Amino acid sequence: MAALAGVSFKTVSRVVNGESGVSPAVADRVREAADQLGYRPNAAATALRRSDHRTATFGVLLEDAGNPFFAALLRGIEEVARGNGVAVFTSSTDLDVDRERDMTAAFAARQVDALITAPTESDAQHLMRALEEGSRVVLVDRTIDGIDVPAVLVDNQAGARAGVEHLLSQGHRRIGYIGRNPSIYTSRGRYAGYVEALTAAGIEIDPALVRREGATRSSAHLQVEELLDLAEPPTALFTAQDLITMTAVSALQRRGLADRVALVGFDDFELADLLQPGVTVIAQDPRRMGALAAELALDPEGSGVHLVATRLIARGSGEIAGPG
Amino acid sequence: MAALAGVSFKTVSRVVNGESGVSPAVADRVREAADQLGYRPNAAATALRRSDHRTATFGVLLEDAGNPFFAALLRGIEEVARGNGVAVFTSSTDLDVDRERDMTAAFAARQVDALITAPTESDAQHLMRALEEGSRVVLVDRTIDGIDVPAVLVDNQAGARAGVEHLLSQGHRRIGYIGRNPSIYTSRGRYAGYVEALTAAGIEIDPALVRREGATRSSAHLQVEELLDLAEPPTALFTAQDLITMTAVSALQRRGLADRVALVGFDDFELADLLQPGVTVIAQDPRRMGALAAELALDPEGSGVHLVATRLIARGSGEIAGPG
DNA sequence: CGAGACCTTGACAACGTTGTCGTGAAGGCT
DNA sequence: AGCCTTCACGACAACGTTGTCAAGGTCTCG
Repeated sequence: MAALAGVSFKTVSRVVNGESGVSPAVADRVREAADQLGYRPNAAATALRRSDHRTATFGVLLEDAGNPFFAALLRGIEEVARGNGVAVFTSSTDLDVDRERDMTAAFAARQVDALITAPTESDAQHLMRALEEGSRVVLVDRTIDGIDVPAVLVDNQAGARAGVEHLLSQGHRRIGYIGRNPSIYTSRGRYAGYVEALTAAGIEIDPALVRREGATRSSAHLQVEELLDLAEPPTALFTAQDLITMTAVSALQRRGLADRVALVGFDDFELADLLQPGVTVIAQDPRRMGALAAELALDPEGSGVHLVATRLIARGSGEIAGPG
Repeated sequence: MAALAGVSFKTVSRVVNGESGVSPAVADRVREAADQLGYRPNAAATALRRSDHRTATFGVLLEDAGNPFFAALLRGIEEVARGNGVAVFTSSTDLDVDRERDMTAAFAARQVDALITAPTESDAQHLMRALEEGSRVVLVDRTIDGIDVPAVLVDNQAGARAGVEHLLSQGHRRIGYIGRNPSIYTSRGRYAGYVEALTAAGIEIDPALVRREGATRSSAHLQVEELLDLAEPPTALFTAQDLITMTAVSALQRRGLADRVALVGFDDFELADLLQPGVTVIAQDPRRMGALAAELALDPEGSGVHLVATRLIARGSGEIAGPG
């Protein structure tokens, strides 16, 4: 390569990196030779040698790339990354703490410039280590204590509160809550919003109407069934995540209750408008969240907690009137 | 690190890589020191120096990680990769040929062990180069001529034929076809299956009922509308991809035709069973396809075309009787 | 007890780049 | 013309590892 252009390999490096101090004639010759041979700098060597240790690589760690929320978030990250010549490692954790740690380690060993992660647990130690090793860390969707890094979050509490208030305004008083394990950050905020809305309306929380166990689809199904089987079942449901909402729709339909029990879910999802009735949701903007996170990851000055707004999309299921 | 254990860094390398020729006592001391310091080998240096050039890294290039089909495929790849200590780069191409080439180049520059790709176009040149540079290449969902690499495909033609035959067996004769641009590999096979089924039934293809333009959701919407607006509209639709199917459901519902016009779609999708009527589909198994592709990528001997079966899932929309 | 085989360990080169510095030529100034 | 500055380029070290080889120690066996 260097030989073909008749220059030293250092000059090639200069041309490829757009450094000054190369005469236009030589630069052209080098570029020509590079094109002809299809020369590409070896990323490993570059990463190894550069003083800034930049690899133009991000690591992204999400709960599940198969979940539409995270899939959209990933797309948002990808988009910004691609625009900046950054390649993106992805991995899903499925809420498995060990897997999260392993993948954090795997990405850190590969010297990612930034780790964008939706952390599963409250332990920040593995992230601290990634920081020490020179990766930036950006939290997305979830945050944890004890680590000062930029984060892109949603005001889960306000969103959930708005959803529950929407049900209250339709005359519902017995509103069931089905969410995931409180160990999940988003789950805590959403439940707090539920409590806040009911409390503000002077309604006491009925523990029998609250289900916060499990994180799988089948467990969610069981929770919905149990709520509907109560002697005094709820007249409305607030479901705190897309998959739970879908499960609830399924259960309601199977019992022929889809147009009798009101439903508002957190997270928008595909086809929510085509179901009968359409499903009223608190929508997030995961793509924007991802893009924002990637921008924070790119910017060495990026910091702070960035809140992305939610909005209520009324489609029918949330507008079923209560007994009032 | 080496100093703490009182050995040379070469011995550390031996212990970390599990090479033989280190006494147990020394190995223990090294491991202890490594734990204490949180030592992690620098992946760039390893990749640079190893004679086999293994980076334990895959690149995955799909049309759209936000599409549930590809999202599931990616999860399948991830799973197998993680089990083998391989990290996965991902990027979506959105059918953009330039982007595909750019990302192929970006992954090749990062010395991925394998590139798993659903190629957009018929030009194999960029893949040839990746091969020359030492990456394995595995095709998934789509294949192209002029390159001999392992592939994981679906028998699109047989699947589509089965779907159209299903509609024929319900008495339909005017069956509309809405698919994507024939430049897309899967699109060609699925259309061929449609033609094959109709021809075998002695029905001539009516060009007015066939729409194969565009690849976006809004264009699909237009196609459905146009078919339904025909003086002699089809009594059944065969939609060749998940997003088109969803679009068709939406259009049919809007016109109140959902239980009058039969519908069979290629690709299963979330909530297909909860729509009214449930949507009959030709289901693929994208997760398995991804896992299989990853296994082929891992195995230096892996080769050949692997077909993954489709199956028809009847849910109602495909069982609406025709005029016959 | 000595020769040879084997085992453990370290020294050193090498991977392909970037950072630093030196060198020689060209250009500007008096 | 002579000196100083600037510019273009190359030589060389260095990044953190792996591969190769040699050195020294221990063991085996006659």
